[in-house]
Amino acid sequence: MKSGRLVEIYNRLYEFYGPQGWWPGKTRFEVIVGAILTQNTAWSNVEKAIVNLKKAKSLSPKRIKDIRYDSLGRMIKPSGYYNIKTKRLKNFISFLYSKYAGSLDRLSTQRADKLKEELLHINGIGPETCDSIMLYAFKKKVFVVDAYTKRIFSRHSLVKEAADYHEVQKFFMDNLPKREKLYNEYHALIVRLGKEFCQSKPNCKECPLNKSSG
DNA sequence: GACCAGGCACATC
DNA sequence: GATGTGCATGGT
Repeated sequence: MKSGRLVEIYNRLYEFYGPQGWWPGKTRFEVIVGAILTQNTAWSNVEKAIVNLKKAKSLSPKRIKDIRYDSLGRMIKPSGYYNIKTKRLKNFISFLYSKYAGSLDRLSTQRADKLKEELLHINGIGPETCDSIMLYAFKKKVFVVDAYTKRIFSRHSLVKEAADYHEVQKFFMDNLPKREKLYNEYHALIVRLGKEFCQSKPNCKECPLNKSSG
């Protein structure tokens, strides 16, 4: 399906909301931690966990490596699922130390396809978390698909409701210019739109995608 | 009190 | 290969 619609929708969202300045995290490591903690979780809860980690000066690979499971669990508790997320953070760190001596700089020199393969082999990192890390921590050209993307674009009949992650991703990447900055902004705009119009109080009349242009 | 959030792994059929 | 379920907190 060829679709200039995707560019059109992007332009409309960008005009409506402006740049989103993603990812909401300063360092590369903070992006990675946030990507894991935000799995099926509201970002406001993730922020509390990140604040706890920062207060304890624990937002670094070495500190996460050395910290005890129970104490890491206490710090990230506000982000929910804290037992499995503790394991997932530790899993990423074990990978980073066993293959890259704990260095994100070394990891960042990997080619995109190799990076993707390795991230997906880490227990607790699935397609979305992997692609979020690739795009927002390592600036690789991959389009991130999430629940909002599927919901919004299937509602507008651009993707099938039952389409899986890779189908949706392929649709976007086949029909958009392959630019990291565009992928970055588009996903952020979709999340912004989803939060405001597809959550507790959907108001489709006010949605920028439904307003007539002009 | 019910329902949901920027998923993922695992069990079961 | 498809479908169901556990994981947990905090906001509406």
